[in-house]
Amino acid sequence: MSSRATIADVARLAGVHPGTVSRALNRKTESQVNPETVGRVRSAAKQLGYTPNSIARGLRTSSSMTVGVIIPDLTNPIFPPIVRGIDSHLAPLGYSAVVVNTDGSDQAERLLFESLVQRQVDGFIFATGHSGHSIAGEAYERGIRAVMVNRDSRGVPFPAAVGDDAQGIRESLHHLWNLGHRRIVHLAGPPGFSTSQIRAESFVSECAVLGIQGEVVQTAAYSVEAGQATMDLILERPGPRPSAVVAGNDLLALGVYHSLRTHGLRCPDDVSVVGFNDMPFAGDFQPPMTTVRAPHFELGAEAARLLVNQIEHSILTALRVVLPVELIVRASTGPVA
Amino acid sequence: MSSRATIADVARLAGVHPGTVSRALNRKTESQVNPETVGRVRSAAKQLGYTPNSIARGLRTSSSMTVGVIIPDLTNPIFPPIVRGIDSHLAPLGYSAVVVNTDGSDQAERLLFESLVQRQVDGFIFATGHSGHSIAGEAYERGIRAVMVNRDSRGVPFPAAVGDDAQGIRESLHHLWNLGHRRIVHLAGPPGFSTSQIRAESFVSECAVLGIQGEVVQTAAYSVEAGQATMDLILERPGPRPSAVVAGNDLLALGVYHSLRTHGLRCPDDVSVVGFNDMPFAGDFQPPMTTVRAPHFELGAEAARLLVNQIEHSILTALRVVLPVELIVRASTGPVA
DNA sequence: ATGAAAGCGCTAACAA
DNA sequence: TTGTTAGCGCTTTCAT
Repeated sequence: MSSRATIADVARLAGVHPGTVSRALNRKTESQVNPETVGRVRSAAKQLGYTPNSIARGLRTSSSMTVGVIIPDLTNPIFPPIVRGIDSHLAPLGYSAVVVNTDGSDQAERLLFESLVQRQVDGFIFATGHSGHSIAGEAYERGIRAVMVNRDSRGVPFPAAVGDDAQGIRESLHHLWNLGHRRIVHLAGPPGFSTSQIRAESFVSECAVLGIQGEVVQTAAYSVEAGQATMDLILERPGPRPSAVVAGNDLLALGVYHSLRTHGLRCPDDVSVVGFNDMPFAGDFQPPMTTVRAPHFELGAEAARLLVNQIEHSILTALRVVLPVELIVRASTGPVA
Repeated sequence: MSSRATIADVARLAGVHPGTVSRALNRKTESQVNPETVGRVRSAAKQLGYTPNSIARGLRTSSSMTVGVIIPDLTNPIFPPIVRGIDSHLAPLGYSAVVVNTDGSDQAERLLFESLVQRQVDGFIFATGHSGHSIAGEAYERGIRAVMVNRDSRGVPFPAAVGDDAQGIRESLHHLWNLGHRRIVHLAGPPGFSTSQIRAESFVSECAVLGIQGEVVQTAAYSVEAGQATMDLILERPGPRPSAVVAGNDLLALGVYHSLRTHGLRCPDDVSVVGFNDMPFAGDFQPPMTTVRAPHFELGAEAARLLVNQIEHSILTALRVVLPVELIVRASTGPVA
């Protein structure tokens, strides 16, 4: 395992002092050393196959060039694009990301957070924000640098990169309104998440604007199962059924598909459905899903940028970067029957 | 940022020598120190909120408790489960995974590999194996510990955890045979990957056994686009068309869906399709996809186990762990017309 | 422009 | 059982 040649070996071969080698090999200090010496050091390094030991450097500089990325679950399809977006910004700067999954457990998150602190990560990107998110608050008090991505934690003053949830819901509603829908239910995500809250709030206010008879029904989780269970309830209760549902995200929308199917109802003929996120392959579902595309990759990249600004320049660029979203109309929405 | 109290602070507070603190706080050496002292050290540590600096420890022990995971692309839906499987085995042991994406570029892979070596990772898990995989060969020669997951690199003697590709193809073919299909084409993955090769080979040999008129057509990539383009070619050439296609993976199968649709053909009425992997949401496609489920999570966990055995005990447990797969019959396959 | 020397925080071999 | 000492490989201040 590992790089064998050390800076001392290079120094010996180049006939200079180790300190000089260090200076010659670092961009920032290279100018302090004679160009000719730099050349000698470089070729000695190449000859020995020298590569710096970043652990040793990290100990000395107390920076690990590593950031911790805390997400609920990598197998939720919105996270891979976010993670890749993060990485796309970090990698060229020499940072690595260590991503860990909490599976929604605060306790797991706390453990993972502490273990990453021990590893001297230079900062955190949290995709786990929610209203009682004490870990973020704690991080802030300890002076640890961090940013939120996708969701934010109410009351925690870290910068955040989020999608324009309100706009997405507004566009969904306009689309549905144009198709003639006037009785619509919103399957809201579980409480405590900024995404759930903002989407539900803008659903309510936009329904009022458009004169739509809107109803908000809470789900227990952002999952297919929760979407199906909740929709089952809606379909099995007495009274007229909605002609359309605006789901809190694509997983919930998929659950709605399932529920509709088991009730012998067809989408969009009987009920139109709009999702949120435009997760990968949403266009391959049955029917292809009309949904709001959130720019997950860019959200990740933006979050990384915000974090690096904090780490390297102690700059808190913007408290909240809101990226635009776009309604993708496919086949799960149609004119009201 | 970061843990402020050092081992020296704890030593001072507990009235002992730093060396003793180190021993008291490490499981393996704890027995060498007086239980009463251990208690004193522990409470001093707690009082100061001491957490060990793992960079310093890493420098001293020349181990980073980190492993590098090299994959093509996290947004390919088979990788998140693999990564989570890896993590499920690693995390309890105190290891972290750093995952990087090559996007299929050998050059990118080499760069990422070197940067992880610099970071003193204790080993690698490669999900990027292919026939000319020089990086793995190089790693082996440098004495770097590694394992392959999902695919292996022909000729590189690292252990590998893979699915039983041959079994999967055999089951697909039996299923199709039972439905009456006798003219079947296999959309093979691109050359150079063990998965492509093994699947194609067992397709050919099993067709011979069953008396099926089988044909192998190569694709350019494991992607939806490549699947669609290749199927377009097949449908547009003269002569009878196959009644079924066995796709090299689910992405290719999805491409086949698209091609069928643009040609006004229906699945499974006109052409049956079988995928491979059972990627997330394969059951929600139109039609729900019949496919071979590969145990990706377990593959990841197994790979991690193999790697840790090498790292901690220099044991090369098994050269090749082959995990069973299972045909999941859904609605993309039906009786021949 | 370069050398000398100290030290980041920890562990481990040796001594007592 | 505990203290002493040295040093992992690097950067950086201070001299020169």
